[in-house]
Amino acid sequence: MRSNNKKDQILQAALKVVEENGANHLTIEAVAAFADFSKGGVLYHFPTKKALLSGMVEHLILANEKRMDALDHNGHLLSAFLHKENQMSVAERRASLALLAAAAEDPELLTPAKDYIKRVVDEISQDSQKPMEALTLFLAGEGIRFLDILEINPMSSKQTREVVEQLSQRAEEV
Amino acid sequence: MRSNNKKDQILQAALKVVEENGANHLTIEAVAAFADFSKGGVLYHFPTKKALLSGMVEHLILANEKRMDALDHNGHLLSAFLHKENQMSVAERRASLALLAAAAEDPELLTPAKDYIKRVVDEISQDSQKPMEALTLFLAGEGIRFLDILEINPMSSKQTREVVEQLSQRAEEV
DNA sequence: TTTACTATACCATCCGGACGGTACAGCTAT
DNA sequence: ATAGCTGTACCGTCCGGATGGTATAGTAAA
Repeated sequence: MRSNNKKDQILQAALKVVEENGANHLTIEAVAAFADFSKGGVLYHFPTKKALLSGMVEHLILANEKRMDALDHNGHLLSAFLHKENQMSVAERRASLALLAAAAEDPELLTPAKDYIKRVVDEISQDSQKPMEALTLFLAGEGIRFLDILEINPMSSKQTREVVEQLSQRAEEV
Repeated sequence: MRSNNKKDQILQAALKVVEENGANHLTIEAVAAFADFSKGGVLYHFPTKKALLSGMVEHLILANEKRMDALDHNGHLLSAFLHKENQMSVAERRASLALLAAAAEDPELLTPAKDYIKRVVDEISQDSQKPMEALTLFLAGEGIRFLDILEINPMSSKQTREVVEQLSQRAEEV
């Protein structure tokens, strides 16, 4: 659909704004400027700021699911989950900034993300013979993701990739 | 110092505002209301909003260091780090919201936090015979912390405590 | 006298959102 | 065929309220 195309364009712009200005300074005007839209145009697609943030969160979840499905590790979820982290470009990983932006505006906007994570964690646990070990690896992956979001990851990107790779390998054995 | 007392009172109030209204809606006026100060009074101690946020981040770091020192696990840092997580009250754990608030306003405000984390990670790595294992446990702990900050932790608080306890025990063997 | 405030007033800016208008594509009844 | 209507996808402008920050006068304690 064409409309999806335009919406994506707006969501991309919103991410860029958050990236460059901080979640606090995500404004509809700034998004419009980045997306080459007028303010009214953005509001046509997302009638409120919260709707925009919801869209960002949903987009993030969908992108995650899609990527997971694409490299289904013969039904081994955790392995896929961790592997995906290393397959993503820097830009794609930055998409998680949507979580920060949404949380800053209204924590309730993260409800879909919470549900998604709960689903993933449940599946990972049931999928494994060593649920605790699997959970630990999952949490470590999330730790890296959040450190990256906040730009306080003390590891170099090379080092980070190596750690994730290790986690991913260990995931195949649980 | 008396001034530290008052400053703490303001910082506490700031945290509460973030907790109740979301990081985006942290305003000097709201902080003043919570702290039972006038707006001018808050601005007397923290001349700008950024100064306030810097104060929050610094306060978080200092509280962390203090707590770590208090339960020095015979020089075993990682163990202390994870153990501390379970010793903190819910209110104390919420202090990490300062990270969210600061990141939302301006990611650069997190520079001291980044330095602190880097220091911790370095020490943990050098402290251990299995640096990768230690790093994994550390990252898992951070994963939980961030999931809690964003209120998207799918585990119950009891379950969370159990997981952290396990991490903590494993930490003693690395 | 200095420190640590309170209270009030004010300003400039930003921002969300409403609104009126425009352009255009696709019906559809005559 | 064409006039008239409708829905979609915007643009540009405007308004009211929130907010960060300044200024100033006054107070109370140490």
